[in-house]
Amino acid sequence: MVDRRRTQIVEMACKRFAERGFIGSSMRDLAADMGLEAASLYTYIKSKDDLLEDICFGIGNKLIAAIDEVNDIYFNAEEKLRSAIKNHVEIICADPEASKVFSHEWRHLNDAKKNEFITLRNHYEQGVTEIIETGITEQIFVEGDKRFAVLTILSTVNWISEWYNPKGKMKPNEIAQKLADFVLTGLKKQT
Amino acid sequence: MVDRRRTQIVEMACKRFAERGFIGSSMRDLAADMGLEAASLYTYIKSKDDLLEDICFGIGNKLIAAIDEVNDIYFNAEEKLRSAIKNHVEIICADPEASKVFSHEWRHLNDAKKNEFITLRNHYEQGVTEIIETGITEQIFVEGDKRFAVLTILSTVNWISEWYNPKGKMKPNEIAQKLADFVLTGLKKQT
DNA sequence: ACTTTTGCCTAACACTTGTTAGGTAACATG
DNA sequence: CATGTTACCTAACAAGTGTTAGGCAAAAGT
Repeated sequence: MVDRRRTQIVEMACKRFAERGFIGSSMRDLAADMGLEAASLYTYIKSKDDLLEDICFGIGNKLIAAIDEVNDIYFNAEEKLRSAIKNHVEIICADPEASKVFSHEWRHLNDAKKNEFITLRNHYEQGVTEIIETGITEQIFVEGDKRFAVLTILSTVNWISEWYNPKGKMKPNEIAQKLADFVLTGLKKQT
Repeated sequence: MVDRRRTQIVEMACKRFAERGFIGSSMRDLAADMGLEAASLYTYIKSKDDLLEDICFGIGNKLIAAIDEVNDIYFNAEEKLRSAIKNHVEIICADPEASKVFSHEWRHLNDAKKNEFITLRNHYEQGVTEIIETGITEQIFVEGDKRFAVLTILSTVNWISEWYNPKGKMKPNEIAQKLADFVLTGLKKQT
């Protein structure tokens, strides 16, 4: 039951961190949200930093697992890219608040964890890069600046947490499909 | 000469806000960067909030001026979109730190200024939407979810400040061109 | 009935926060 | 030389920060 309470606290922290940022959220405010006093939070968590780590690596590890899986199973590059986008979008949409924290608040991790986080992010970036490389080798993607393509794709998926509304009519798999179409074929009509 | 000093302070604040966030940056740290005591900053600025407003609306107003200009002068939709992207990329690359603050720290504006900011951002979004609409009317862009296209385009331009390095080899106009190509024609080879 | 555990509390510590008041040395202007 | 201005300073304020120590009532276990 301690774990259950801890989870509730992490979820509430997520909400606050997404709204007001890690530093902008005080333990007293967070406690008030939970109907507790600040000191009582420490029965369940080690420190404020702990909360941030939990959230950042929670999302991070899911993303890593997803990209590794896509690159393990063989598909052609287009299928790989579509799967990767689909997984990414679904992870973000399943918890847009945690994803916001993942995107914006990781820099407030302590030095050790920040390095770990950057390594993780590079690993993910590398996973996406491999997909692009596969596509160029298979001659189905245009040759060009790989890194630029990767950054651009990642920007579109990461930005989703800024506007996604779980109560809106656009569902995650629809978003993933549209995004994949966009990334693959662009805005221009094929004539 | 007061103005000159003020500008230096705003520029330094920009750097700190971009690195550590608005709330994560203390006036004492900022003052130390300037070789001053915290209290001395108040000779040049009204408040800490003042600094954030200056930075956010500095970038915001430039973006608005740029999109309005593009929509005023007549081009076909593709030219309009390319110009808009070029302007946006150039504004961001001219001051990536201020752009980071613009993207991430606006939520810490006070309520009045935050509303003003959101209005400004909606205005910009509307400007981009008009370009997409023009393209659909001219039958050169694929019909589809306009809002989705706009958000996706904005995500790619806004993300540039996260990775752009003024000392790197990729120059703003090159970035703008690649990005416009990407947005227009996507990753897939035309066959 | 007695003990242990749970789940929270109050109080406090040491420190940092934005900001104001008032002063002072160096310099410019008359 | 006298005056005003510039450009900074020190000191202080009231409030808020994360976190620890120690306590206490209710519930659970025996």
